[in-house]
Formats: sequence, C-alpha cells, structure tokens
Amino acid sequence: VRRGLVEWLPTRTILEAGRVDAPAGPKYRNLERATGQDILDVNRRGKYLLLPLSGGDTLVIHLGMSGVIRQTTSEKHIRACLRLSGPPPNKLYFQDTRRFGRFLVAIDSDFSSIPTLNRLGPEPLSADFSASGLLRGLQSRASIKALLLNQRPVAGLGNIYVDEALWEVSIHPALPGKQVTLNQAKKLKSAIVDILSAAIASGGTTLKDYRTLSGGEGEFQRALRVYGRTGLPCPRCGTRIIRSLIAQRGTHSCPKCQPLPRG
DNA sequence: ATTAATCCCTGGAGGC
DNA sequence: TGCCTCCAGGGATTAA
Repeated sequence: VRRGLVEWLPTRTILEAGRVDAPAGPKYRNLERATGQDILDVNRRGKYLLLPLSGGDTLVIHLGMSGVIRQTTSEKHIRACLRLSGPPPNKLYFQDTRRFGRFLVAIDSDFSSIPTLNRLGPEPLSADFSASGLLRGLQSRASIKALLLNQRPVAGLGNIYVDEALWEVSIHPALPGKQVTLNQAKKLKSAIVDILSAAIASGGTTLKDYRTLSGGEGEFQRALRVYGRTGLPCPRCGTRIIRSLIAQRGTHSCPKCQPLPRG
C-alpha cells in the first residue's frame, strides 16, 4: 500500500481533510489540522502508514482489518476523506467496514498517545532486526504467539505471518517466549525475514478485504503453509493441520512438526 | 510492572 | 427464505 501511495501523494497539498462516517474520537483525531499542509512523503513503521506533513505534523493511518484506501467514492463505510491539490485522482477515501482502522493527525509528530506505535519493535526488514534482539524481546512467560503479535519484539507481524513463521521453524505457538533458545531465535529471525519478503514480493495476502491501491489482490495466500489450512496435510510431514485458540487468536499449526516440549 | 482477558465492529457462513 | 448465532482479527483498554 505504501508503495502505491508514495507514487501518488508527495508532494500534494491537503486542501481539505475530515471525518465522514466515523465518530469523533482518538481514531480520527485532529484531521482538520492537515488542511493546508503538504504531504512530504509516505513512510511505514510496522503496520502504520506515516505521512509527514509540511507543518511538522504526521498523518497516521492504520488499515486495521478491513481498511482500504481508495481514489474514488466507492461504496459504504467511508470513514475519512482528503481533498488534494493537483490533477485527478485528487481525492483520497479511507474505507473501513469493520472500524478497526484509524486515520488521524499526530500533532508535531508526537506518537506518545498511540501506545503500540510508541513502543514498536524494530522493522523486520532492517538491520535493526537481529536474532539477539529478538531473543531479548521474547523474555516473557507469555506465549511466543502472543509476543510476536504484540509488535514489541518485532514490528509488523499479524496472525497469518506469525502462524507461518512458527510453522517454518517448528516452534509450537504456545511455547513461552523465554523458553526459545538462541538457535531457535536465529532461525525464527530468518523465517520472519523470508516470509515477509516473499509476501511483499507477492503483493500481500488477500483473504477477503485486502487490496493494493490499484484495487488488485495479493497473491501470497497461495503460498500459505498452515494458515487457513485446517485439516489439510502439513506440507512437510503430511499430518493434518490443526486449528486451536492461542492468545485469543485462531492458530494453525502442525501437531507433529510443532510439538510442545514437556507437555 | 507484567500478563491475560475483554471489547470494539460488520459481513459472511452455517444451522435450523 | 429468513432469522439466529458464531466467527474473523489489530490493538486499546480493563482486570488480575
């Protein structure tokens, strides 16, 4: 999504910004401040799109589960809108059916009121991401799955990619993070990098809502090994993939390849 | 301070 | 066909 936006938005001026079908609140804060500012760039940290503005503020966008950025007024559930300078397309619509997304202006680029963004782990595809740092971030009694989902040991992993990465390195998703060995952390780090790189190269994973800016679907869903494959054979050993509930999330794993030590 | 559970929200799927 | 219940999940919030 960022790659689409960066070809379009810099350095247009926001002529008007506002909420549409969304209540006032922290998810749509300070949008009026964007009016009159230029969009300097389109950056990303974890799952957050960060658009620095010429007045020192930052437009923060999180797509949540069902968020889509559109160049035309499509259908229902348009939560916010930008009117832009320059030739068409010069309107940006934020459509978010399930309302898990957000679209707000961080004044003076201060993210301290956005908890997850404020304490976000390293970018997985940057040199800041290391096996030793990952291991340090996993020193908790919480499950490896919960830890990888909370964005602190590393940024950007959601439920799909966590299941895929843990299957790749044969770690049970309920394993307490502090039981992960350095050797496992090294493999996990590599698996995360490989899976995210491949997913990005495939244009992402479209299960239902996700679309690129141009409306296309991703292709990585075809490459998924365990996510959404309950009852189908494990690509490694043929055992049926099972689905369980770990960290309040649907979790897919191979009961043979990903045993839980001790019990 | 850490960790676990709850809640938000809508559309689609499945049961009857 | 229509009504009902359940489920999906990122992350903020509340509870323990």
